[in-house]
Amino acid sequence: MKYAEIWHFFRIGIVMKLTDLTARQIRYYEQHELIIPARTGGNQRLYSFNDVERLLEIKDLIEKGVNIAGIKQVLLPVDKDSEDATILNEQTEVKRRELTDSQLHKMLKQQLLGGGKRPNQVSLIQGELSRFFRK
DNA sequence: TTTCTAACA
DNA sequence: TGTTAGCA
Repeated sequence: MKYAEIWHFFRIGIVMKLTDLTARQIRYYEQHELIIPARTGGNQRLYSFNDVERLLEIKDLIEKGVNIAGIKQVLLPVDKDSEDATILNEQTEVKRRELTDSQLHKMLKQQLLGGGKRPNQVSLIQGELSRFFRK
């Protein structure tokens, strides 16, 4: 992430609803370095939108019968030094915005409706995200 | 209340 | 992968 940007993060509970994956699966993929979520000081995982999108790609590949080794060859390796993999400290805290269920819901609703000001990363997610509004 | 790690009737 | 125990 850059300078004064505000970054949104999700706890594993929200990511489970977003992806329809179990916590076990989400952590398992992390063990195999398919994703590397950030961590809070309390060791809790914090997932970015990018992580969620990657999980949806992983899920899609798993459903197609691809194993972990295969997925590693398809998806671009993650940099362990990227911001997402950085353990957030007190200083980066100001830029972190952990979303609650309702906040996320409102935010996604805006994106799915008005087209939004940032038509970037939600491409793959959009179809899958409709699920979030049924639950 | 939720998430985390480790381990398996 | 599911599920549970015992912590933080």
